[in-house]
Amino acid sequence: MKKVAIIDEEKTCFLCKNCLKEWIPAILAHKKNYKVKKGEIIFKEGDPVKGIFFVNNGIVKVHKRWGADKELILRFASEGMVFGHRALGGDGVYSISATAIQAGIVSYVDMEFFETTLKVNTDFAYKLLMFLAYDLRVSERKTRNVAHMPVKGRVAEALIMLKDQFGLTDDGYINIELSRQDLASFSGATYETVFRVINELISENLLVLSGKRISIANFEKLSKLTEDAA
Amino acid sequence: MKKVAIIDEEKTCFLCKNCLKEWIPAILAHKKNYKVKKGEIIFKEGDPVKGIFFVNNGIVKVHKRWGADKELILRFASEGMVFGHRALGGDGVYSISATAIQAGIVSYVDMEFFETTLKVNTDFAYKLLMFLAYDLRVSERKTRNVAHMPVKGRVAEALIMLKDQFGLTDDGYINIELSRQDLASFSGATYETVFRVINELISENLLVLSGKRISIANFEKLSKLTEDAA
DNA sequence: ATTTTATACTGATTTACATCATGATATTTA
DNA sequence: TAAATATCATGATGTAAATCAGTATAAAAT
Repeated sequence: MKKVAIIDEEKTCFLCKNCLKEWIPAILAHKKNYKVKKGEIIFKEGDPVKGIFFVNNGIVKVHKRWGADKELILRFASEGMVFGHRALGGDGVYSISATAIQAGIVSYVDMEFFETTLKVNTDFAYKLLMFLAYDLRVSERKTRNVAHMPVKGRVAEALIMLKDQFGLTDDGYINIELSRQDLASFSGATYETVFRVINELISENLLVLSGKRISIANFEKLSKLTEDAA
Repeated sequence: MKKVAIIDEEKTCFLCKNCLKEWIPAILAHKKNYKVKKGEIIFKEGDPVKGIFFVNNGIVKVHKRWGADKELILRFASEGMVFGHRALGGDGVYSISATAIQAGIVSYVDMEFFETTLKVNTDFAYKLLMFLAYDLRVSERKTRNVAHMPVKGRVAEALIMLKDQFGLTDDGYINIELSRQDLASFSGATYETVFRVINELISENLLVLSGKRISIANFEKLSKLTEDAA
């Protein structure tokens, strides 16, 4: 990670936008910005906690591994989003890994400063609390899905989530460049199974492909796959 | 749920213990206490949010279902713990269900009062923030486990978590009366599979049974099952 | 006390999904 | 621009865990 300067920092910075304006100089004094390239690891699970990170631009995957070669992507952090905040009040090591999947710029402030920020900016703390409660709802839904929902439904849900977070290109494709392996890891399944499921969804006219890009052709039906029967 | 009065309320109440003492009269004025019996449903996923709940005594399971008959237990709330807090900043319906598995007394305050409490008691909000971050780490670990860890490891981890939360009886058994079905739902597997796995663990001398009660005979080896090879 | 209902137990069978194997395209690096 | 390395594609095979199908036992309700 290479240190860089950002222009117009107050406008793009997650902390600046959500804290008291009197606190901004303190933020700018503590914040460090880094350029990350595609595939670059920002931190790994087990690493000592440096601080809390923010995405200025680019996309970061938050993931957790099992064994040598099994990983699960928990979420994607994109422009304006925070990551690494699960380390709050923890045991001093990251419980998850963070890896850039699109080159960009990330910032971080050390844990101590972040904790002070929370104590000084009670409104920000309140907002973060709401955000964590939301994160928890998403996480618990995912746990339930991986436990009981078939892969087809999980892939459908993954695609809908990606569409919601990254939107569509002009020609209607989900606006993220994601490897099939990452889509599989995000769905909690293997590459091969996800590959087959996508083919099924295409032959059922729920999806359309254009190279790696995916377009949702029938949102209604795709969405129905994420609902249970009961 | 039958409304009841609790004696010595300030001593046992989660809110009273964590808020400004000046705020305690407000809490007592808003808090409602209910007696729940074993098996009683406190709220179901999809129900409109009433408020945030606390366990005075007894045990409450927090769970989420899929289809007609598949459920996953996310956590157990016991004495002094909060539940229903995932509803914070949500869409007004519970994302999870809460059911008493041991009779006891639960309290609740309505959402509006809870939100005011958070704004007035910034220390409490900070503590809750740390708690939510912890919840998130646990939840994401569970997601990873269900996705990649074999059932044997998940059962081992479930038993260790139960031991940590509920402790041991005098004769060394995990101090919770839990149906096999609930243990299975907590492990994210079926009754039959968990049953077989437990038998395996017994024949490997990692567990000892006494009726429904379970004792961990070899913590080291059991713990090893929850670690990955890499 | 006796019917009803829930929980526990266990073998046989099925299946969804992972794993393995192998070739074809891309994409990156030298 | 060639060599090396990812990513993509697809069939064949294996297996962990779910489902199914019963009996047994315990707890609740009448």
